[in-house]
Amino acid sequence: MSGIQKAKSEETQRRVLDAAIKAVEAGGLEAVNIRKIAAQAGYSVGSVYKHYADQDELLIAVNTVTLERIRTVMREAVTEIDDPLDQLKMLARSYLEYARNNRNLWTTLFVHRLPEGRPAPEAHIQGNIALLAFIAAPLHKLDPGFSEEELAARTRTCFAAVHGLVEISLEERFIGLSGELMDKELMFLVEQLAGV
Amino acid sequence: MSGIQKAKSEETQRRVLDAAIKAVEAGGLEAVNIRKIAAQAGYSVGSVYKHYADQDELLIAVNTVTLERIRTVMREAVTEIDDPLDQLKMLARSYLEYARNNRNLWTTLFVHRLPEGRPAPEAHIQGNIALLAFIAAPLHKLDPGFSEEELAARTRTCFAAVHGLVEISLEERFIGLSGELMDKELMFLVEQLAGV
DNA sequence: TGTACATCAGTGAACGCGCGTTCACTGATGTAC
DNA sequence: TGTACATCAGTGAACGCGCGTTCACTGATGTAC
Repeated sequence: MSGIQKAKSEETQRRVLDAAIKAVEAGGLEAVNIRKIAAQAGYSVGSVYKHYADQDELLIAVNTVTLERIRTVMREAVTEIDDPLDQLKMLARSYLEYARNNRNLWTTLFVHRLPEGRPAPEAHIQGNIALLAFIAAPLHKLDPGFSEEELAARTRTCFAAVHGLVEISLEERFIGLSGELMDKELMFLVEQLAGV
Repeated sequence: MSGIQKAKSEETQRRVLDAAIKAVEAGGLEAVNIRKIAAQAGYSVGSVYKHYADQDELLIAVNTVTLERIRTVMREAVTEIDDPLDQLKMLARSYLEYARNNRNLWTTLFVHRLPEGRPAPEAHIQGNIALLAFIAAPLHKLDPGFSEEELAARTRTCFAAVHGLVEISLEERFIGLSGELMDKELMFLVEQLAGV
């Protein structure tokens, strides 16, 4: 039976990842510190490197989890909604809500850069595509006349515009918008993007 | 005459700042290295600290220059244009163009974070307000019925949405939009934001 | 079932390095008389 | 105009520290016979 070693190994990997996620949640990318993460997980430094080649690989794992969570949140946002405009509104709201509730995880998703020449992991590329697909579907319903290229471009535009609003709304320097006014602006943006 | 010392000092400060700008232009925030900047400017490390308290202060100076340049570009974009929608379009275009031509400087403006507790410099706050004012003016013309609060919120929304589109368009992971299609999307966004 | 060896998970001290920052020092400029 | 002292710009070796990463080692688990 080779089960015991495998199980131990998997548990360690999971606990290290959990500790890394907690570290990012607590202090963002800059709070990531292999020694602290190892201690938090209950292992020594060397063990981290038995499961992750280096710090970047560990952060990629963290960001992959974040992307999955956002995907889940957005998927749930559109189930049981038929109207495409309502779908877009709920997608935007759920995105803002996730960012607000998970500020550091969300920020790290965009702040963490791989060194030049190192390709983005497949999981991230797929994750991004999946998010865009949620937006593309209602957009296509609203305007079935779009060519594939136009729809892809418009989808990116919608994501980028909402993303920008969410991003700025989380910056201290732009604070001053109450939650209510923020929602009003977000809904205005989505309606305009939907071409209503 | 105390002029010689003063002139020398000012020249040194200017040359150090120029070197820092060049470093950021070349490699972004991560390329900033006091030793290299001092060498590039033609001085020793110690001299840098005679004019800037620390690295953050130097980066603040770099970002202040960047903000001034963006302000200039946007100011020139709207002169000799009367139509408010055209003004908004040109503002968005000039912002995109600046970001594209000065990618690292532009990125550093948003990536550089001061340590907690250190307040943002007055020049940056004023710079941000100035940029928003360029947007607020045509928006107000388009809809004079806005309350002050609504106008401020809408101005931020417009900036944030365009900023988001510009940001995403500069990311490698989202490359694939030709310049022409990008301009089409940007103009669509501005028109919708303007409520046309 | 038992023995001998191989393989694996985990350890943690030590390495190495980059890099921001300091500080005692030098020579030039400014000032007081 | 000259002298003595103060102040300033600039120097660069050295400090200090954080922190990612390595590696020889230990004990547990797995395998072959």
